Formats: sequence, C-alpha cells, structure tokens
Amino acid sequence: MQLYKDQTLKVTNSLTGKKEVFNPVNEGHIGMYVCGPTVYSNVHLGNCRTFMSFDMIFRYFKHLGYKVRYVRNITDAGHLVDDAEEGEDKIAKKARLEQIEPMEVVQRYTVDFHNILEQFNFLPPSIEPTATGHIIEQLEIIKEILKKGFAYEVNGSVYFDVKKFNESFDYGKLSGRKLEDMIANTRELTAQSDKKSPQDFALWKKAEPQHIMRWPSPWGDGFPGWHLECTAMSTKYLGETFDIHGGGMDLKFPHHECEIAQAEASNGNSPVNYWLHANMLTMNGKKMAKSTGNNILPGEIFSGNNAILSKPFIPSVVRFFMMQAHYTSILDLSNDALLASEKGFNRLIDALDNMSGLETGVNTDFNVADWKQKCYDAMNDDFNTPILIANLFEAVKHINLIKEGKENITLSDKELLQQTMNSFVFDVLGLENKNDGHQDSDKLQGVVELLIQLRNDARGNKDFATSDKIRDQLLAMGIQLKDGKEGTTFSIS
RNA sequence: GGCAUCGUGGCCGAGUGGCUAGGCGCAGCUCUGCAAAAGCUUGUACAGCGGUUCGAAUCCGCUCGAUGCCUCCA
Repeated sequence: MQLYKDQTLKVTNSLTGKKEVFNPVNEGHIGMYVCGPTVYSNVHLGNCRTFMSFDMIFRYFKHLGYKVRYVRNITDAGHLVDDAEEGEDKIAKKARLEQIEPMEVVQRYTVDFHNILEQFNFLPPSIEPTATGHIIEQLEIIKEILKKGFAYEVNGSVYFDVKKFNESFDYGKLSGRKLEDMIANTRELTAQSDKKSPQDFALWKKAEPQHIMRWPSPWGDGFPGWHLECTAMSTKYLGETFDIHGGGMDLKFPHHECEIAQAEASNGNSPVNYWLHANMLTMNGKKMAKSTGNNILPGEIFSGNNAILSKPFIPSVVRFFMMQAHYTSILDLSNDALLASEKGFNRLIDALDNMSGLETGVNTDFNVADWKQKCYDAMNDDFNTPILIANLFEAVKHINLIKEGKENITLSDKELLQQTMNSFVFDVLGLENKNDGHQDSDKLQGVVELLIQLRNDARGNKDFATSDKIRDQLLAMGIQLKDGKEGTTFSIS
C-alpha cells in the first residue's frame, strides 16, 4: 500500500525554518537518523519525549507505505563532562564513581533504555549502532578532514578549524548564528587551550594516562570527539546525503551544526535534506535535564512513586499525553495534565472497544471518507497529532451516538471507520488498548459477579443499606460497579 | 550580553488574516431507589499598548513576562 502517493506530507525543516513538502531522495524510501541517548544514567521522561516523537514519525512513514531505514545510535563513549581541557568523559566518570568497567555502565543503561522504550511500545529502529563500534569509521573521517585542511593536530588531539571552514562553507546555517557574532561574544578563556579558536571543536582527544576509554590512532591513544560519531554512523548507513535527521532541540547547537560542518568538510555534501527538531518536555516550567536533577523517570510515572504524582499512570496514558501536544512545542508535565489525558484516553479506548458491536443500517449520518481524509490532513501537516486526536474524538462522539441509537452507520462505513481508527490509534500513535492482556483471574471475576448478584437481590428487596454497602466497599478496594441498561459491569483499577 | 522561541477561555493544548480544534473541569440534561459510571449539550479566550488592513488571536513595532541555546544534555 503506497499511500504516500495520495498524500502530500509537509515537514518543518529547521534548516530553512519553513514547512516544506517532503520529497525523499529515492522515491518510496526514507533514510532517517536520530541522535540517541548517552547511556551513562537512566533515561528520563524528557529524553523519552524526543524519541517518542520520532517513533510516531517513523510509524507514520511506515503507515504511508514508505520503506524506512531508521538509524538511532547509542552514544557509549566520547562525550566530555565539560569543555575543560582535562576532559573526562561521562561514562568514564560514572565508571570511576561506581568502580566498574565503562562498558558495564554502558550495558546497564542501554538495557534500561530498551526496557523503558519497550514499555512505551516503541518500534525498534532498523539499526542501532554504537559509537565505540565505529571508531575506525570516525578515524577515517578525521583523516579526510585533515587532508582537506579543515582540521589541525595539537599534542595528540585533532581539532576542527571552524574559521577555516567558514571561509568555504557556512558555519551556523542551522542554528541561525554568525561566526563573527560568536567570536565577538566569546569571553576570554583563562585556561590555556590547544585550540586556535574557542569555536573549534575536538574531533579526537588525547587520552590522559588515567583515562580508561582509549583507542590507538595516528595521533596517539585517545578517544573521539563529541560530534563525530553521528557523522560517521549516519554516513555509513544512510549515505552522504539522506532525508531526515532528527533530535532534541537542545542538540541543534552545537551538536548538529558540527555534524553538518564535519560532513561538508569531509565530503563536500550537505548531509541532510530535512532537519527535524523535537521540543523539550519541561517540569515546573523548566527543561528536564539529567544534570540539574529536574527530571522524572518513566518508572516513577508507572509506579506513581514521585512527589508530583497523585497516582500511577500507564505508559499509553503518558504517550497519549505527549501526542496531545505538537512535537515542536514545549510541553509541561503535571499531575493535572496527566489526569486529564488519562480520562480522555480511556474514553477513546472505550469507544474503540464499542465499535465492533455497533448495529448497522441503511445510511450513515456523517461522512466517514471525509473524516478519514481529515485525519490524514492533520498528520500530513507536520505530524499534527493534536489535530489528529481532535478528529479521533469527533469519531468517538459519533460512535457513542450510534451506540445509543441516535445515529446510524452502514456496514461498509463501519468497517472503514473501524479500520481507520485502529490504524491511527494503534499503528500511528502507538497507543495500546488498556483492556487487552490484563485479564483478571477467573476467580476474582466470579467473586465480583456473585457480589453483583447479591447486591441486585438486595436492591430488588429495597434493602439499599446492604446494596450500598456492597457497592461502596468494593469501590474502596478499587472495584467500581457500573450500572447500565444491560446490567451491571465493573472495572478494577 | 548575543541568538532564538513562546505568552490562547478554570487547567492542558491546536490554530496563524475573516468560517473562531480537541481533551479535562464546571454547569445542565438523560439514565438511576440514591449515587457512581456512561452518554449528550454548553464555553466567542487569544499578555499589554500602538500600527497596517474593509477585517488580526493570526502581519509589523514597542513594552512586560517566561523559556531554550550560546558548556555536556533528547
């Protein structure tokens, strides 16, 4: 199903600052690279938001019938704690603090990352390469950049020469910065530096004797610079120019700017046609970050074990909450917002469950085909999931009205509605039906049904003291009875 | 300090020149022994001040406020 032939997708390209019609390099195929996590601590919810945005984008591409190669890396080396020349890297620091091997750190938090993403129902990327697995590729790029004259070696380290690069290319085109401004605004560096200019960045850092993570190179033992791995891995798996590069807004500068510079310096090509940036998840109005401690772990949300939460929330509710905001907007996390999303999510899923039982008739009271296209229009407009969800609730309203016999639907429209709803809710948004797979034991079911019978007997005898006691005490245990036209049902929270 | 982004009804959150999403809450109604649950119905809001325009939440300017990046960060 090559739906993409019938749909015109527009994306916000950070490189131009505009919404542009999306056309891949090779028709029907998409190469997408997303900067993954540095695995030196547990992934927090803010990290998850970015990856979830691109998971949704990946899902929509697939839904449209594209063949997508989605590469999301694991950074397991090379990111420095700060810009100081001594430059300990984060993973090495964590390894030292915990007195374990750096690769144990990497393993521990990679497993955590995968575990959390699985709970959020992420689709795995096509390739998940690691930085340490691509040292040779990185060395080759450094050699190439040196050969082209855009880098220089000092004391066993290699730096990218930003000024030199800017003479032939445009450094700052992604983030809207001008090199002259950046130079003018640079404070004097007091520490002595090997760099010719503060804007220069490391391609290769010499490893001090105490540095654990090290590899041999033409310039001595060392480790790769912060930005190089993404250039190496994206080029290797997606080519010198590919369709989409994504990542968090906070990576736009300097990380993505440097990636462009490295690629252009080494092979002359602008590496990416469409740069997509996902915006930050905030908490208390401030960006979530590992370094500041202003963050919340997914596990804390699932267990409710955090001071800002009044109760636990299942992964799909969190996903739904995030999908209710556009991926380019800042989103603030709060208990109230999650509670509101939870109610909306439950209403959506309940309507979905009710769809199959709808009675069909000879006419339909709303235009299902038009509604379906509206759903696509929303997604085609830069993946506007909030508008998509608004349309889904439009369908929820009709489903409920049909269920109550106040509106009609034909069999073919019902099938179209069902198929479209399922596609968008489960395939594109990646939500999961909370009612599936959580069957409580038969015994519990039987016990509650017995109590419902006893209560109904009491009600028949107008013994409301007994019937209300059963109802209220069950509720106190988290079992809610729901009296409906066709009898009493219950839900267990 | 420099460069950006944002400020929408009680809350969350779309929209970007006229037709004014959606969710949650509140209220009303239906249902019920009473409730709860569920369902339906309902909201003319766009920080402030000027300007452009027949017409602006939407464009321009200024003011105020918030955030992000400029150092590792999704």
